[in-house]
Amino acid sequence: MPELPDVEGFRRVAAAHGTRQRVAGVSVPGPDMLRNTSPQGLGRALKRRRLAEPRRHGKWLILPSEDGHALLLHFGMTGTLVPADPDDERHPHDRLVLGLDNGELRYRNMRKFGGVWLSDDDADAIRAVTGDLGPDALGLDAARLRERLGDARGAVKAALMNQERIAGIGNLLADEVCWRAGIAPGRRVGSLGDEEWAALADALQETLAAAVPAGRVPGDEGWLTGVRGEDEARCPRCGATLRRARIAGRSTLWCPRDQS
DNA sequence: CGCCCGTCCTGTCCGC
DNA sequence: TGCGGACAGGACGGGC
Repeated sequence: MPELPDVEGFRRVAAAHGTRQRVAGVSVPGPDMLRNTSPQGLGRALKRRRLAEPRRHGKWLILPSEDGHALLLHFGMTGTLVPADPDDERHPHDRLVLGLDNGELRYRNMRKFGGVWLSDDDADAIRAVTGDLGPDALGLDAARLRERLGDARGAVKAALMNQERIAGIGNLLADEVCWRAGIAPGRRVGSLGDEEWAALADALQETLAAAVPAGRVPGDEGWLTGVRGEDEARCPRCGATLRRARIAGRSTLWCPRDQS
C-alpha cells in the first residue's frame, strides 16, 4: 500500500491528531519493529515531549518532537498509521502506540517490513537512517525529473522506483505513470525523446495530484490500478488486453497498444 | 552500473 | 478439508 500518496495521508493523520500534542505514554506491542532503539529508549526520548509538525520525504514519515528528536516511520508494504481512542481494541498488527493527550496514534504493520527509527531531528542524522533519497516526487517539475532520471541505464520503471533518484514512487504508481504517459515500463531511459520526457513528467504530476488527496493510489475507474487484480485485465483507455511481466523485479502491468 | 536473487515477515488465494 | 506454493503496493545486500 504505502507509496507517496499513502504516506502523505499518514502525514495528514499525524498532523491532525498529533501536532502540539504531548506524548503521555509509549506502548510497543511489536518491539522488533524498533530498528535502532528499545521501548525504554523510545519512552525516554518522547515521553512528556510535544510533537511538532510532521513531515514526509518520499515514503518516509518524520514525526519530530519539539525538543529535537524525530521518529522515522517506514511502512514497508503493509504499514499504516491510524488514529485511535485508547478504548479502541488493539489490532493484532499494532506495533507501536503513541498515547497522546487527545488520543492515540497507532503504527500498524502486518508484514514486518519497514520499521521505526529514533533520530535527532537534523538532516544528517535523518539521512543516516533513510539513506540518500532523491527529491520528493510530488511537485517535481519536468526539467528536474529529467535531470534526476536522465542518466539511468535501465528501464523507465526501475528509474522511477529508485528512491535515490526520486523519492516516493512504488510499484503501482510506476505502472500508473507509465500507462498515462504512453511509455512501456521496460523502455530504456536513454531512448526517451523530448516529448516522452514531457509526457512522463505530466503523467507523474497528474497521477500524484489525483492520488494525494485520496491518500492512496485510487483503484477507481479510469485507473490502471482499478483492473490490476483481474485475470484478463483490459486497458481502461482502449480496451486492449493488458500485458503482465516482471520488470525491475516487480509485477508489472501495461497496455501493449497504448504504451510503446 | 543494472539486474536478478534471496531475505526479512504474514496473510490470502489457488490448485491438487 | 488440508496442505504446499506462489504471490503481495518495499528495500537491502550479494553475486554476476
